[in-house]
Amino acid sequence: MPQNPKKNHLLAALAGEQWQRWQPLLEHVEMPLGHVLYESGKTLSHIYFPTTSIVSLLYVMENGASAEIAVVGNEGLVGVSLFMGGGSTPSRAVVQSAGHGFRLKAKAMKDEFDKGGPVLHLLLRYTQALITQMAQTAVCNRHHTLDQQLCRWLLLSLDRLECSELVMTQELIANMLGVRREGVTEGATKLQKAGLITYTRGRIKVLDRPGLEKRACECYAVVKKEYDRLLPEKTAV
Amino acid sequence: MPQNPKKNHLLAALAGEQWQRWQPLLEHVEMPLGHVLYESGKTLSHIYFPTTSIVSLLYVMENGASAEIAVVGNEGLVGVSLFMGGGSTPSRAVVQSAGHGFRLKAKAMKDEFDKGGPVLHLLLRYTQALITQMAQTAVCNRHHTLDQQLCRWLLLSLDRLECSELVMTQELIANMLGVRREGVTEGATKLQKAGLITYTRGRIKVLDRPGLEKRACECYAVVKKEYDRLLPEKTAV
DNA sequence: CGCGCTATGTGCGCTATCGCACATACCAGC
DNA sequence: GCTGGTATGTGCGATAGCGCACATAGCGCG
Repeated sequence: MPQNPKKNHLLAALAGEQWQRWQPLLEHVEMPLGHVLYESGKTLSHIYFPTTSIVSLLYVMENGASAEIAVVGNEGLVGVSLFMGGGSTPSRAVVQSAGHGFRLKAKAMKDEFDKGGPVLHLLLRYTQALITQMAQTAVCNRHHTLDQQLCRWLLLSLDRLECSELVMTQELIANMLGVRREGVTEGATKLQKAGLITYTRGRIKVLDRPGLEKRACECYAVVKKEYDRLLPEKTAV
Repeated sequence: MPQNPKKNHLLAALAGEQWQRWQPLLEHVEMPLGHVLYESGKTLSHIYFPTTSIVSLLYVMENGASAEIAVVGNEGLVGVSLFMGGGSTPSRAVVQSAGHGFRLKAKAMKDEFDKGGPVLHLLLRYTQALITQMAQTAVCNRHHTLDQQLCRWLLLSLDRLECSELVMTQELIANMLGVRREGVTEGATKLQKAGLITYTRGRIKVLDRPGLEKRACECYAVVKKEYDRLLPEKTAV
């Protein structure tokens, strides 16, 4: 196996028979930039566990404009609607930062979920964390400035990667935040001038994380705290 | 019993033994305007099923500004974090339109949920619908005008009541939408001039529903469709 | 009937962001 | 090392919504 599934925190939390059952069913997948894991309204065939990639859940409006609803990385999974019962959502899942992950067939996942044991509770707790992120995104979109949101977004993405460098054009970030590309340029320029980040053509390197946290709105902290509370990283199920 | 629990669609969907078990445990509650069902971060003691009231889930920021994350009425329940596993959320649940409802002790609900039968699936499907509403709120906050959001909000509220009149000041609406009260005044004035609504001191009567739908952004329709899909109103579990 | 409170209406300057246009700069490939 | 394409920087008028100040109007209560 070219990658270790245990790099995904949810998979890492599995133990004993659950892990025994799942491990052989996990399929390693490459997740290239821009790859659409699932399309709005389409029934999902797999559930995805990113390890080194980041996936954005985003809604694309009728006029083509878009907005990110939540971001998923090695802390979570893509496809909660599979076990929540709907089988689809009105949003799209797009790979925002290329990398790897694992996937599991819908049926295998459902079977395990319906056994109702610790896996069910783990997945539901993750879903609640995701709900918090969505709720906070709504609040943030309403009340906070582009600069604050940019900081929040960088931090959220950073938390879901292993390194401090994001491969990501400003254009892409603008799509996620649902703002103009120029707005991101301005915000990023400020951050660069303040010595918090450096970037060159699609590569953003974070130099001063605490500085970013200081500039971000409260939304980042609220979400982080809730993820930490609901998904204790080291606790096996 | 002063009110019929079956006015709540989720309770109405219960049948057979589930209903037999729950019915005696349901406690009728009055839900006066402004009543806080649960506070941000506090562990919930009950799960609430509104019948004739509307409850807003809202996030209150450090500076006191607020924004609605989702709205719950007779189609749903308040307190999903109880069965999702967290037991609390960073948001507050406030009665936005006075009325009645029923509640159930946390333990009773959990016991039933952990049995893993149809109740579990019903509650999870409802939660997915709620997720859709939150996601769409995020999108709407990002991209749509105050006027469009006002229409969406009126329609969502209307769907969760039995009548076409909302008892609700513009100030309150502004709090929910996270905008200025004056902005709501302007929007409402336009709608009144267009003959879609009439209102007087805290009472809004909808005259032309299709007209409102036309002015609302796509968000309303997306959410409505998803609720209809996930929660078929007439199907008993 | 009149008083006071709360709800609603309106005006005005301010700011963030938009939409558009275009300038510059970096990188890849010939 | 030149060139084309993508990524980034910058300017400018337009506008939606904000914050504030204050005017008006409906309703309850003595």
